Amino acid sequence: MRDLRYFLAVAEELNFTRAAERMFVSQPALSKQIRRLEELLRVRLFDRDRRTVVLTAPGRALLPRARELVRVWDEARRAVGEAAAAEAAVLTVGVSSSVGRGLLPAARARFAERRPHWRIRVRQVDWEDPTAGLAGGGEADLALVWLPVPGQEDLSVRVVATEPRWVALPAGHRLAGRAEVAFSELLDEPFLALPESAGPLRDYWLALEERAGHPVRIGSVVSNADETFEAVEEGSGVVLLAAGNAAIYRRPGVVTLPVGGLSPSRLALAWRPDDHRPAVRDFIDAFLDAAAGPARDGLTQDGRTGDGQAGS
Amino acid sequence: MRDLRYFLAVAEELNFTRAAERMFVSQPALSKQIRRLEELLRVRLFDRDRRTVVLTAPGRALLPRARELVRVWDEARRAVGEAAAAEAAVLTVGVSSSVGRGLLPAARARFAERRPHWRIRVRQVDWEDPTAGLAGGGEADLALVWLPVPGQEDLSVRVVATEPRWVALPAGHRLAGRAEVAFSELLDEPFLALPESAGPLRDYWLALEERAGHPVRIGSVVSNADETFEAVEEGSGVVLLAAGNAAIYRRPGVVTLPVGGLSPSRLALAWRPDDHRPAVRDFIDAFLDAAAGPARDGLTQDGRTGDGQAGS
DNA sequence: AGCGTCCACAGCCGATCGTTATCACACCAC
DNA sequence: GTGGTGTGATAACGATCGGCTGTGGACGCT
Repeated sequence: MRDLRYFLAVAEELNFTRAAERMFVSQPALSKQIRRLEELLRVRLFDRDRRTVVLTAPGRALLPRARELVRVWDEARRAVGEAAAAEAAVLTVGVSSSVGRGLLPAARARFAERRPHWRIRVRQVDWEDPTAGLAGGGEADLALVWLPVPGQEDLSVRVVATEPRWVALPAGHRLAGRAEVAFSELLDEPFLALPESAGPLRDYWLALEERAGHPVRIGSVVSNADETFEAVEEGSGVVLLAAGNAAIYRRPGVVTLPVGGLSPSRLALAWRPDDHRPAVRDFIDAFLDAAAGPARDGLTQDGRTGDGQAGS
Repeated sequence: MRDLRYFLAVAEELNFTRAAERMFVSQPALSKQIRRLEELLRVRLFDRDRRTVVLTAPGRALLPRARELVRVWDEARRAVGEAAAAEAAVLTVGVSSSVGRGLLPAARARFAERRPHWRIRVRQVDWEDPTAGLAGGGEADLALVWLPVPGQEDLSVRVVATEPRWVALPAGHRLAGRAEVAFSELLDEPFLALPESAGPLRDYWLALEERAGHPVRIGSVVSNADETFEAVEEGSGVVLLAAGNAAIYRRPGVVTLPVGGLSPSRLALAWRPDDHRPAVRDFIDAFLDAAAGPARDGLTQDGRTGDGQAGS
C-alpha cells in the first residue's frame, strides 16, 4: 500500500526527489522502495535515463490500478472508522483552532436532545490539514473550518459565522498602540503563514487578494495556534486572525486590533456529502439550529440564512 | 495487502488456526498480524471470546472492501505482467508435466509464421497449482492442463488430446510382469496422490469415480514428476499416468502398463477468457491447428473437433 | 481427571524500511 | 574546460516488522 503511494507520487512528479519530499521520506528510501516494487512485479516501472524519469508500459498499466487501490483502501479505512463510531455512538468534530465559539456547546445540547446516547468528541487538528481531518484518511466526521477550504468541491459546506479579520502584533510593535489599522499599513510587515499544504487558505490569511500584487514577506511558517502566538511574541512576524480568536487567544506580549480594508473571514461547518448517517444529519441540523439561535457577543451570524454553499 | 489476505482468511474460516494453515504461516504469526491490522485501524475486527471468533461491525464493513482490494491487486499484477510480456513479445505457457508431446513444437512453428518476433517460453509448474500458473497471480498466459481443472468455470478450455490411463509400478511389483492390468486389481494398492490443492484433479488421478466407494490408500503425496517416479521406485505406492507420459518418463526400476476399465485422460489448452490480446488468440489458433494436424504416434486426437469446452 | 482444541504471549532471528553521507553523472553558466 | 547545481544510485547502519518455536491458560469433551 505504501509502495503504491510512492509509485503514484513518482509517476505524478516524474522526479524522485520531489516525490520523496511529497511523501515525507528521504530520496534514497523512496528509490529503494520503488526498486523493491519493481522486483516484486519483476518489471521495470520507470525508465530513468540519468536526467529524466518516464513511465514504462508496465508502469502505465499499473497507474490506474494503483490509484484505484489507494482510493478503495482509504474508503475502507473510512468505512471501518464509521462502523466503529456507529457502534460507539460517537461523532468526531475536527477543529483547526478554538473556533467553537458558543456554537459547539449549544449544538451539543440540541444534538443531545435528539440522540441522548451519542457522544461528541472534539479533535484539534494541525493546520497542515485545512479540512481538520475531514478529507482523505482523516478521522473527523464533521469539521469546523475557515473558508476557503481546499477540495471544497468534495465537501458539503455551510457558513455558520462571519467575523472581521484582526491582526496580532508583538507588544512592542510600532502599531501596537493603535485602536485600529488599515491593511495598507501592514503590506511590508513579515507575515506568519500556514503550511504550503493549506493551499488557498494560506493565501487567504496572507490576504494575497487584498495586496493586489504587492509582494508578501513570510516571517515564518506556523501550524497551530500556540506556535503562532509564540512566533508573534518573539517578533517573527504579524498574523491575521478572526476577531473571535483575537479574544480567545489574548495573552501578554501580544496585541490584537481590528484591520480595516479586508473582507471578513467565514467560519463553516463541513461534512462529507456522501455521509448519510442519520446521526451526522442530526448533528448538522443541531449545529445550524444553534448557529441560527440567540445572538452571542457581537458575532455576525449567518446560520441557515447565510451564503452557505452546499457541496456537490 | 498481506494483512488483508490474512484478514479474509480468518473472516472466512472464523478460526485462527485453520486460517493460518490456509495462509501457510504459523498461528501466532497470523494472530500478531491481525492484531497489528486492528491497531492500524484502531478498531477490533474480531470478537474472540475464548471459543468462537466472529466479525465485529467494523470487521463486516472491511470485508467487502478487503475482497475488492485483493481482487484489484491481483488484476493489477496480471495487467503489469501482460504489459511487460507485450513489450518483450513473449508468451508464457505453463505445463504441469512434459505434456507437450509433439504439439508444442508444431504449435510453435505455426505461431512463428504469424508472429515472427514473438517468443514462447515454457514454464514447468508444480502440481500444487493444477492450472499450471494460469489462475490467480500465476505468470502463465496459456497452460496445458489435465482435466478436470479446478476453477474451470473461470477459464476457457479446449481438449487437444485424449490418452488412455496407464499405471506405473516398481519393477519388483507382483503385477510388473503383466502386459495389462484391470483397475479392479489395483484397488487395494497404495496410491501416490497430488497435493490437496489440486482438488478434483487429485481425485481424478486416484480414479475415485471408478472405485465406486472402495476406499483409497494414499502412499505418499507428490508434487512433480521426479518426486513421483522416485516414490514409485522406492515402493511408496503406484500411480496412474497418461499413456504419453508413460513413454516419456520411462526409467529403470519403474514399469508402466495399460490399465483396463478407466476413462481416458484428457489434455487441454487453457487460457483466460478475458485475455483478448491478439498474440494470445494467435497462439490458441496455432496450437489448435497443430493439434488438428498430421497424426502423431498413436495419440487419439481431438483438436478442433473434440468435445472441447469453451469456458464462459 | 485428563486430553484435545484453540488463541495469546514471550523470546528470538533475519528481512525490511527508514536514516545520513557520499558518489556519479548530466547539464548549464561562464 | 571548469565549476556549480540538480538528480538518482549506493553504502552503512539502526529500528521495526514479520516470521518462527515454545509455552500457557481457558474451555469442551470424553
